[in-house]
Amino acid sequence: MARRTKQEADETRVTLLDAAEQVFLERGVARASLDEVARVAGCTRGAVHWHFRDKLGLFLALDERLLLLQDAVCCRLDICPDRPVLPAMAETLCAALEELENNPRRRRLLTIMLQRCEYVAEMAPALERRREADGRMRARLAELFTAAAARGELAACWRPERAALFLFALVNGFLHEWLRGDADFTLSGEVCASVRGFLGACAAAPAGAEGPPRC
Amino acid sequence: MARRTKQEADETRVTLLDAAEQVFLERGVARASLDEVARVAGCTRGAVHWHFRDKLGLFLALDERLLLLQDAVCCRLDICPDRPVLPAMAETLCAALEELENNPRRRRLLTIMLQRCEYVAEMAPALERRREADGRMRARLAELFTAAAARGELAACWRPERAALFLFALVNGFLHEWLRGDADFTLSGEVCASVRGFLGACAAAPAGAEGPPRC
DNA sequence: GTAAAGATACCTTCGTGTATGTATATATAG
DNA sequence: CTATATATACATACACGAAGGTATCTTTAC
Repeated sequence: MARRTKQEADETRVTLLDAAEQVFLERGVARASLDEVARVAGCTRGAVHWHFRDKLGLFLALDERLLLLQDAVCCRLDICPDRPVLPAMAETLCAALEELENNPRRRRLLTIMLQRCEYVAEMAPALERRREADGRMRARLAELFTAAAARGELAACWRPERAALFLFALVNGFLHEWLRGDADFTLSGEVCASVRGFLGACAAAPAGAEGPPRC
Repeated sequence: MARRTKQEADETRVTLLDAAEQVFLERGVARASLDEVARVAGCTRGAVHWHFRDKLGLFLALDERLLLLQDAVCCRLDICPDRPVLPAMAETLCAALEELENNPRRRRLLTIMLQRCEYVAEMAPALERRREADGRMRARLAELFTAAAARGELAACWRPERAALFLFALVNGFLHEWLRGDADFTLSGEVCASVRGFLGACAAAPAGAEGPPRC
């Protein structure tokens, strides 16, 4: 009813977020009603409005769940002095893809953000956060490619920013297709193979028989 | 006013579609009201409901506009007996990308379908059509890669279906990023270069020094 | 006691569906 | 060639529910 302990209140908040995750996924963000979110969470709209300002606030709180996970991947993309950069990068990315494949919550969150949300004017704050998160990811990838280039581990025909953009678009394209639900491929299979393939292909050839831009 | 001539009625229909294109883009499909669509078109909801069953009907009619354009590209992806397949493919795709870049209507339509629409249960027919259209495109690409392989124009490490999926994901990933609006790249520039680069890279090497799966 | 944590109630706004009104184009009969 | 009938192409009006915001209770921890 009311004034549970602080801990119970936090649990209510989590329950509401879980419910929002489910309802947003099923109905889409725009069509979802706060009342249904509340009912699924086993409480009323009063609780929703207590914990979150409005629907956008609820959505942004959900978005943070995903951002934390995404930035965690970003942090794991680091440079190990004694290992070649690109293969390490491939392993980190593939590990993240496998984690996504096996973590239903993560998949649901990504589905909501990419396919259950119309990024119009009222959702501007959400769009901005997505933009920044993707910007950070691309920047991180570019840093790694730059480091690889500095070490002579990147084929000369690839400029680091280009390679980062290429890889980013490739993975995102796969993700969009995969999230649609009836994909005839898996993240741990075809997608990881493609990522490894690309990073292998744009690695500097040991012997330098460089033809026209083959990559 | 009523019972205009058949031609005038058709013009009204087109005007409504144009209005829907604008309103859906601005407000998103879910939040858009049929009344606003009608007002933008300079008529009332009566006209909307006369020409289209409901909002989904209107949306599907809009979708057809894009499908026609998309399938046109599909058709242009054909096999010319006296030219290598992959370079021809690259040119067709790049031409389509440039057309998209220079055709605002096309861009608006694609933005609506990819970023202003929540594909939930009620939108199932729309989702199905998107799926089929994308399926046709992927199948067409796969056919071309298969033909290239049969002619010995595809590097052995690439299976045709894999190559088609890779290319499809790559382009779609670029498109999603580009449609978001603040892209730091262009379709005619970086994206076309990437498409050409990939198709060049997976072409069979003239001399057969095939190492580990470098592609 | 008081403030946190929600429940309940009320109001308002908006959007849709449908029903009905209406004027005109077009077909058809004579 | 008219006159009439009918289907077409909308406009208008109404009823209805859904959803959100806000204000006001209620309970309970501290």
